[in-house]
Amino acid sequence: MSSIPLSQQASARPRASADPAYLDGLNPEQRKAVETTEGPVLVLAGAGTGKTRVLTTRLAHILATGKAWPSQILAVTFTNKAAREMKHRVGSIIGEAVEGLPWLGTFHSISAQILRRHAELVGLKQSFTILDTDDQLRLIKQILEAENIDAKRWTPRYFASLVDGWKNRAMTPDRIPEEDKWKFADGKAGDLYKLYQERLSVLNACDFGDLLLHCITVFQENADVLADFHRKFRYVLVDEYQDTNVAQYLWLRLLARGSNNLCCVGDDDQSIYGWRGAEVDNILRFETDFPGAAVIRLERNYRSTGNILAAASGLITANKARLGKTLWTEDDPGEKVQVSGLWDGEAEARFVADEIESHVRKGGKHDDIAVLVRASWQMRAFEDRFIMLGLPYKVIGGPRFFERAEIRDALAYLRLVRSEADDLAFERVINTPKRGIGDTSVQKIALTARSAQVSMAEAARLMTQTDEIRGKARTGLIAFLKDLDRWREQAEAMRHDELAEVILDDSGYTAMWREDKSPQAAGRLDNLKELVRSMGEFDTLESFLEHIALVTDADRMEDGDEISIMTLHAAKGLEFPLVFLPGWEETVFPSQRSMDEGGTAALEEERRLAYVGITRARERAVITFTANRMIFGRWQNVIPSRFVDELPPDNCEAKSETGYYDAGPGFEGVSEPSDPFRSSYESPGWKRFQASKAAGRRADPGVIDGKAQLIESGDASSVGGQSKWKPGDRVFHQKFGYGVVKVTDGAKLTVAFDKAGVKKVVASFVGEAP
DNA sequence: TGGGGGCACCTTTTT
DNA sequence: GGTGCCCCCA
Repeated sequence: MSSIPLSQQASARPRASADPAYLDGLNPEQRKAVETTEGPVLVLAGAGTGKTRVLTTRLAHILATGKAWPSQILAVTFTNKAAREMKHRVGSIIGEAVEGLPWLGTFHSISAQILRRHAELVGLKQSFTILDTDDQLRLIKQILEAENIDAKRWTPRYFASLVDGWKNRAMTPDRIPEEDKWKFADGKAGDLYKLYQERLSVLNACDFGDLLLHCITVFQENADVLADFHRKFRYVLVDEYQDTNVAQYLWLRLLARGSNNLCCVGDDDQSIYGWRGAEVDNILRFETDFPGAAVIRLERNYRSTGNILAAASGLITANKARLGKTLWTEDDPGEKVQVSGLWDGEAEARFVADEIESHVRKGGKHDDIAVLVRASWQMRAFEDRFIMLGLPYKVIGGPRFFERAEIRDALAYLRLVRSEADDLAFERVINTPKRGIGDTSVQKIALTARSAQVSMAEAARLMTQTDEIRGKARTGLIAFLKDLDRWREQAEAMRHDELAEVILDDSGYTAMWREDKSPQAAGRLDNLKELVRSMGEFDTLESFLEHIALVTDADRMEDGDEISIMTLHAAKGLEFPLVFLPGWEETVFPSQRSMDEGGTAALEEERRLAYVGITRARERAVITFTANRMIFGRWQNVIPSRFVDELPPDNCEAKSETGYYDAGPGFEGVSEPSDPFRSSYESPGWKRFQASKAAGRRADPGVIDGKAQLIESGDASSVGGQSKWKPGDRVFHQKFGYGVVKVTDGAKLTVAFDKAGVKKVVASFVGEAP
């Protein structure tokens, strides 16, 4: 870091006007947001109003005017990518001197930093591990098993979501509301939560929510520690304030109380994390929470064309709960937002790919383009199509690199070598690859460990001295423990990426995948190589593990001329010249599931998501919907999203030239796919389209030959003691195809399915009378 | 102990 | 279409 004070660096630059260069080109509101540095400030920044610019300039301004050193600024973003971006942009304004903005990061990464220093205050060791969702679920499963709770009726997943909810609201086990205790296992929720926290403590681990919650505890119970941070942080900045939850709010309030120089930037119309406990209320309440707060509104949009902005604004007015603002732009109206109806998902992907090809033909680039979906399962169709046409793309989000089984296995080995007490890691790799140590043996080890109050590895060591475990399991166990010892010795002398390679080879893990003949095996081996490579970028194993615990795939976004496929959530904060918004159908978007859970509030959040989607576009937005959608392997008729109807007609153009749907004005008529030379007419969707057209039907769910009845797995075979089916009945099953009922035997039903021309009994259905 | 067949349930969205 | 669980057999 340069030793020249930043103020001098900035003022040393020759300037024509009295203002520093970084203030050039800011509009009056933006400038006010930059220069109002003292006291609480709320910046209500609509989409595309230069929010990031304001934030970075403000940071630069504070540094350049010598109000604070980089280490005295706490700046919180929602993603690591946003943090990096901000660091980079501040750097380019100010010179290189900002490498050391040590307190710029996400809520979670900053919390982890704080907690590493003060872990002992919440009963953890400095070396605590951060559990990911998978570890967390396995831990919960173990607890439920130990407590004899039926994991079928009360799923670990649901319990995890409850815990998450409590932690989002900053509730420790002793503070949860009485009624919440009855949300799980007949009133045992509170006790289980307590048990869970105790287990975490024993494992010297914490989950994601704990990072924040423990910090809050540290601040609340240790006035001296908090006072230290107050002295340290002269300025506090928060991005995406609309998405903060109660815990984050408390965390912020505790830290900002020192200087009172708190600046929050957000947009209530872009609050899309309600399901994660975000409270739009935080932003609506800001002036009450921080008396004397300056409120600055940024309403001039610099990003999108007039039509795009108008379409998004028109849509969002359907929401009741909002502060309300009027975004405006001086840009020309540009193209209207295009709305297209397609036959099915395949046609939709074909259509989008065709549009992309024509964009590129006209000189556009692939990385101008984003495909923004509601849920990750929708990505697949686009990937398939892009691969087929050789279009370069990247998926952001989706199954994450560090959550893949092979990566997690490899990491478990490393964790175990680093700390033998890591029971979760021990259980994960004890029999991967197979060492003949089955469930029974693992259970025995776990039992011994529990009663002797030692780690499982320790217990296993003890048990090799006795004859509790015999035969193959014993040999395997002894060899494994010996390996562990050796690796631990080697770890002293070796770089951690070398160590990883050694472990993966010695343990037989690499060999396991090399011998695996399944098509995914090669990819897994590649992933392991990539893991070892990326480990090399870190100085220590610790820093690497910390990194992967806190970083998501969205943060690993690389540059390159590629189309981006991502969820709407992941697209927050990004912009693209051309944006595709597929899947605008009821039940898909707005998501049925979210509406079932959250009612009107959820619907409004879905609408904000639509708003975020449209406003990502600079020049052109294309919305599509289909008539038939494959959901959970089953064809469904779907209708256009209500959001399609809510779009202001003047700014949109309905183009239903491809595919077919009859959904009112603008969408009537049947037509054929646009580009017969590129399209696969043998696709199921196309066949159904043809069949349906011939039959004069409007939309065909894939109904069968007129005689067969639809049968489902688990279909009730007897109703009121009387079988619903009789031998000889013709049936159709979505997975197995056509079939004939052979035997109805009480609760069991045997069907012979005729698949690929071969008669074969492939299933019997068991059902209960209603 | 481990593999294979047969099935149920499934999925939002992420730090 | 994919996964994870249960049950049965070698």
